[in-house]
Amino acid sequence: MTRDRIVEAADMLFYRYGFDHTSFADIADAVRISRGNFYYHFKTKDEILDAVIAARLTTTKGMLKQWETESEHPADRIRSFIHILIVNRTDIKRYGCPLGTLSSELAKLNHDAQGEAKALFTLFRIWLRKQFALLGHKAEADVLAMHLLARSQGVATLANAFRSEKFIKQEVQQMCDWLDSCLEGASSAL
Amino acid sequence: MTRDRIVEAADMLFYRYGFDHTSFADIADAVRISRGNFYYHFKTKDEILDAVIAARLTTTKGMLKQWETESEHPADRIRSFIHILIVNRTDIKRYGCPLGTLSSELAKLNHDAQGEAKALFTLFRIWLRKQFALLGHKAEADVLAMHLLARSQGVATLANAFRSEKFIKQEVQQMCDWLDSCLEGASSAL
DNA sequence: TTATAGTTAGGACAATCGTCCTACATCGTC
DNA sequence: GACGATGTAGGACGATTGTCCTAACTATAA
Repeated sequence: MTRDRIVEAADMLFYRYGFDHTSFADIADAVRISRGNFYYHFKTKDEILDAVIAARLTTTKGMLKQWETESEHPADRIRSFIHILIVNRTDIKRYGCPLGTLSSELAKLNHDAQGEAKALFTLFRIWLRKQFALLGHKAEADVLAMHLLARSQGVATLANAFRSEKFIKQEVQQMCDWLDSCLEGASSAL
Repeated sequence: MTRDRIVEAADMLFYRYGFDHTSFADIADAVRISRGNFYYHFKTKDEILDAVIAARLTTTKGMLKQWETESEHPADRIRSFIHILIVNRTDIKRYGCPLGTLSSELAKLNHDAQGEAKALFTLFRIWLRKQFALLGHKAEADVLAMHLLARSQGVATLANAFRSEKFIKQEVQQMCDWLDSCLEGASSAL
């Protein structure tokens, strides 16, 4: 379906070149479709953004669910989260984190879809919170979730600025060590 | 001088609304100057960006130097760095980190000034590295510097996404605790 | 007063933007 | 073959973009 191809191409372009800087013409070229024909599928550019974020929400939910079925132990699930930095290191080095950079851009544009971008973050937040709670850190689960989320964001930002995969691996190792230290004591995590 | 007023206004607008999304007209309105008159001071928009980054480099150098004269102990200097998150929390909550968001945007635009933005990060990196070396962490000084830099970046990104000052304070506390743990043993920091 | 240099205002310019319209192609169904 | 329905192509549109030109203003020096 053409609509799906538009969303897919827009997703890639928004990530690589930013939402604001990506034009209808750019997407049209990528999908190999007439520029004017867009209007049939999406009335406005914002509608495309909504569709892209909705698609990301769906794939993210699927990914989180898969991590849960793949690993029985919550710590292994959290390690799956940490390791997306490794899996996507090439893109992250070049374009940063898809979530973080979109969220930052929408904040600067004061765009209506800020809330939807935040919902993407919230997906990870709640999922991580659940895993930390299962580890016995019920009281500090949300703090730990936000902490890990922030660290992965920071790693992506700096890896992008310095174009360094080595830094990603280095920090991923530290995050895994930190996670292990969380496993030892129930409340001595911080 | 008009040139300085342009740079000052552009700096603010680039931070709040992004470089790409800020137009000549926007800057002209802010400085209350004719749009066409820009050409006398800056030939291109990129020249303005260069001037803005150069100005940031200067002010950053001054700030780092001041932190060194203010505090004798390297740990206190590093605490000064950590606390910019608190000092600028209102802006960070709304617009993110001036450094990180600019760097991310320029990466997506594949802009020539990426290297200059990176130089801003490097300024902090080298300064932090020096302070950690003074604390006796000579071997891991750079790793520690990058780690702290990344954490502050992550905090800014999430504080912006969730519009939360509480999260900033919470993470700043953790970073200070982490710093204290660095002070105990020489090489047991990680 | 005249001359010169520095600074400014206003608008022209081609290109590009998001949006929107209309004519044409393709299709299964009668 | 005629028929709507669905999807497509191409371009018009007004606005805005970065860039650039030129006439006019200001102020100091001769």
